[in-house]
Amino acid sequence: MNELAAVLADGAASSSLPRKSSAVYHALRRAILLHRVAPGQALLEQQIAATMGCSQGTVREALLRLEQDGLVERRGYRGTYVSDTSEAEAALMVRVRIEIECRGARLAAARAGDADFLHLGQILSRMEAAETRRDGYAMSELDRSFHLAVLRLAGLPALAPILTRCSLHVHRFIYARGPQGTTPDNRLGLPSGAELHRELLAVLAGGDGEAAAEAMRRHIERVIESWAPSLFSRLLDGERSLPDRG
Amino acid sequence: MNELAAVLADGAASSSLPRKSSAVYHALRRAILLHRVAPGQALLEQQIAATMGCSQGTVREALLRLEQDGLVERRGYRGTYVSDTSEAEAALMVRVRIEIECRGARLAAARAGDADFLHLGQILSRMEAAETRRDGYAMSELDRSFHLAVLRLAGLPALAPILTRCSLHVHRFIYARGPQGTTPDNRLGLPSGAELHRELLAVLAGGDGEAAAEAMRRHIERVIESWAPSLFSRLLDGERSLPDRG
DNA sequence: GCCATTATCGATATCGATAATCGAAGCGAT
DNA sequence: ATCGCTTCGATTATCGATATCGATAATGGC
Repeated sequence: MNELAAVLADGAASSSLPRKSSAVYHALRRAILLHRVAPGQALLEQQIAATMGCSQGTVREALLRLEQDGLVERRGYRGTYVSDTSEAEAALMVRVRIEIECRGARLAAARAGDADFLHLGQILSRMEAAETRRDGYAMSELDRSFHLAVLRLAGLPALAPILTRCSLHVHRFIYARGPQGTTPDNRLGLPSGAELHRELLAVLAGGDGEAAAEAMRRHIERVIESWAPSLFSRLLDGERSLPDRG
Repeated sequence: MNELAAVLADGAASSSLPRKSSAVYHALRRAILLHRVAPGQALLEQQIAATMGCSQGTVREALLRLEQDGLVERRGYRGTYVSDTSEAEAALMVRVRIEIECRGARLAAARAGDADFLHLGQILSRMEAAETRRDGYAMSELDRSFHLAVLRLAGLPALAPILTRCSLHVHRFIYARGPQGTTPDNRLGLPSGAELHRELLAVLAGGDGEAAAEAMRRHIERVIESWAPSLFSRLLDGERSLPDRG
């Protein structure tokens, strides 16, 4: 499909990663997150290999990583298909994010040093640059990087892939069905950019674990509330209906 | 390493799956879960390929799946290594499981039909058979299958890989450091087998969503409490220290 | 003796070709 | 017209060989 070829070439231009499979992975991930390819669409290994100028096995590795991220679904011998999103799943993933990231923020605030916070600040600098040039996709990537970096500081590496998966799903859902058709390129006016993250980083650097966890929770909720109000309201519904400890 | 070869041959005997990469995957997963290979140990693609009688690329696919499960860590060009577990991560993963599975149980109770509950019952029948023949590993596999099947009934497929990952990590942690060195083969005396699952299934089949969520929470907590008391107490600590909604 | 450079080695990453598998189209018998 | 069987096209799965990478040991100049 020529359309897919153009989309992939677009994504590949920006990523000059050493491993070819990574280049394919990032190009496909970008195309899926930006809804350049629709849920249900087939991603054929050979076709992508021809488009990206690599071998089928290399594409396969990229597709396996995308499956790990929950962005595609592989059906043996029958093809790989872009997966779908649902609000119910997105809401639950936000709850998982809060569970993981609040704990992560508490530990990170207690454990991290100046060099670590400097690194987080650098991510936010790049996010500000992306905001200036109105590059919404880069902002979303840097948002994921920032939250992942905080979790890494907490010393919980096994949770990182789960956070990645939830972040990707939630971002993709928001891009698909945010307010007035929010897309990565038109959501820049919302109060969800680098500034909110700067505030969060300040609390983290303060070193108070409880405050950090609370700030992380409010951060996530504010972003969800502004980007996807219906998702946010569903989030609150669930909060009430979970059974308390007996 | 001949030891590894023997371990893999042991695991491969029981799995006659159509895809070779699946056979390799299950053999390796079994070896890791049973701690037949220690955290930090290298898993070399070529060596495993020779052991399992397949090609390097086939082993690679299995290793990529294991990485997705969080059981191994791949370092580009330098090898694949068995990952480690920590109590902090295991505790957080239990919390994630509760978050996901309580919601899943509520939805499953509301949505599932007789045929679905029959299928769950079949899983438990196999679990009882495994308990009779004292096959602890099969029991742990069927436990994961059961919980995963409940989540599938809830219609939240995107959460399934997260649950899988958390279940595997928690199981592995428990096998490594449970009470008096609990292993899959000596924990059979604990009240954690098919009987507890039968009780849970009865509540699910009752159709009351709230009751199902509550039962699922108690089920998970009871199992953790009996298998890994220190993990359970850490779980309660965390429960208190998370900030409430402002 | 020490540092930068280079050769070597173990291992993964990639490739091109072949085999295995699935689903649908074709086809004949009833 | 329909059912069951076969064939076929499309796609993944697997293989064996080669290219590439990163760390370490060897080398040479100073």
